[in-house]
Amino acid sequence: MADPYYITTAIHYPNGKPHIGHAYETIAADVIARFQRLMGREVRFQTGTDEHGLKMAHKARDLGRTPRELADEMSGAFKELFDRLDITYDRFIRTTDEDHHKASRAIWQAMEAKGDLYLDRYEGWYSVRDEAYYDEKELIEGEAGEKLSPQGTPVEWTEEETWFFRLSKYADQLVELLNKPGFLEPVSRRNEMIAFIEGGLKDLSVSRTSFDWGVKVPGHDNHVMYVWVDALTNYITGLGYPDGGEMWDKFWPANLHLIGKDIVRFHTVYWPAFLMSADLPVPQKVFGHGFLLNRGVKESKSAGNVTDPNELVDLFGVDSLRYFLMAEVVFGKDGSYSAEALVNKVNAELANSFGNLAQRTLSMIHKNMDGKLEDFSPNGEDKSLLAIVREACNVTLPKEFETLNFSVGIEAWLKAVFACNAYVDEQAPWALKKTDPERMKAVLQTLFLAIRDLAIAIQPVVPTKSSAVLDQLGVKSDGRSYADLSDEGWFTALVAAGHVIDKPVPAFPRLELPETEDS
RNA sequence: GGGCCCGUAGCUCAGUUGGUUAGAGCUGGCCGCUCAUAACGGCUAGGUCGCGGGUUCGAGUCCUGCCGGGCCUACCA
Repeated sequence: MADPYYITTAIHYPNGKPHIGHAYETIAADVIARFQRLMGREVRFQTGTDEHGLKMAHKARDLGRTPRELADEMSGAFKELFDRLDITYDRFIRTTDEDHHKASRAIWQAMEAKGDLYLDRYEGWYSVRDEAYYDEKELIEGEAGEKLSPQGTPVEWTEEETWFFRLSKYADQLVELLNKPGFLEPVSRRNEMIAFIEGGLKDLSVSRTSFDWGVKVPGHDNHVMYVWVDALTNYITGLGYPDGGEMWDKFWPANLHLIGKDIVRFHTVYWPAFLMSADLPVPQKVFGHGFLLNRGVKESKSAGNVTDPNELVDLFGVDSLRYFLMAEVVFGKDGSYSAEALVNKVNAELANSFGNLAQRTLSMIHKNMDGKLEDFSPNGEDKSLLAIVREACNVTLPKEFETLNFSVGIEAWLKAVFACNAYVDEQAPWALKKTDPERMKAVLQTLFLAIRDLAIAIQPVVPTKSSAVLDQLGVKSDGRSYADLSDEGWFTALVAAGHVIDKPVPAFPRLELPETEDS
């Protein structure tokens, strides 16, 4: 199968339960994965959890458990959530997986063989939370006079032997890479990264001796790798690195690393540098999406406004959540969400506009045509509507999804839905029923064709609901790709098969805002 | 401290390289329809385009200062 497509999400740090941001990123990746499959590409989609590091070790210690126990439980919570969200990952990777340790050691050895790793000694202030070292001068004073990092996180004095990576050696190549159109999006991030590099790169400390929860450095068992070295490596672990093989040949370099805007630097500076050092190709694109705000405010434990994605799924269903996040938020920018906004948007666009369009149409076909379809000749108005729908479904939406402009693509789709509803009103098939039954049939079946296109187009976003619609229409499960939109023969085949439309069931019932919703 | 972004109708936002009456969706109001999930369609709501200057025949769209919000980065006190 031609045209492979490899997409990854960041692997999530499971020192707590998954929050809305994890759901958002992974849903977006899944929409892309499903979209590319419908476009006929062979997709490999990987997500997972990043389980090493001092933060995990500390968290486990605080809970009186082993890091592994904590990792197992939390990673499980992530996997469970992603399964509920209908995420079609091909691999859920865990950095504690045996093959991942092997891959991490291999890339380490490749960098070492290149002469890019050297052992040195480090003394200074270290912030566990930031996983970073700070200069004495950078520190600020806390309320109680304690020393804090510039970010306000606690720091502790550390003296250790550590491995360094010759990051500065790759500065020129990295700038060149960052200037490559399409490598880093949104482009607004590009200047920041270039400025960071041109401000002078320091060699990167890439190992720790102060704890042992991580991947051991080859030949130096007292060192574990800096979490980012092993975390980033997950992207190639999942393809069989270092052994190579069919999957490796087919899918590396990745088409897209989808990540949050906060970790753009790790993915567009450190990661490419590691790969260059190991003589491996760099990823084709890194996209840093925005954050979701809860009514415009950042969620945090201290603010007590953390949303459990599972709760949203319980209340509103998976597809509603998926639709809202992809349609409401301009991809790449921060977005705001609330239960009210979700209910309003989903009810207006999915239930009232699209769902009801399908319901009223199928209901009329069921009642007035005994559910039977027949060949017909569309007139000018019918053709005009179908052209609008086809344009939105087969041209605009795919074009926008290809460039990750989901909200724009969905908007075009919605415009086509509006056109269908306006068409129903103009044609008034309920009146034609008495005056011109043949014409009524043509109108209803024109709508039938339109709904099929619309349902096919929106599948990546609302996979379960759209397939429910397509099932009711009688569209074969192997006739639902974007290529099938251009198939002119499917309706005739459906008629010939004698398909009968049953009494329809609303695919997108209206949502209700729970009473418990406060403020 | 340096660099960058944002602030457009009640809400969420579009606004190409500056050019006739500044747009969309939601909400509100009015009218129509009754097939449908009390859903649909049409009309409408008249906003100093954050504030003050400037360039220009003409600026939301360029320059500058200020206010407010955000981001990246930095060893000066």
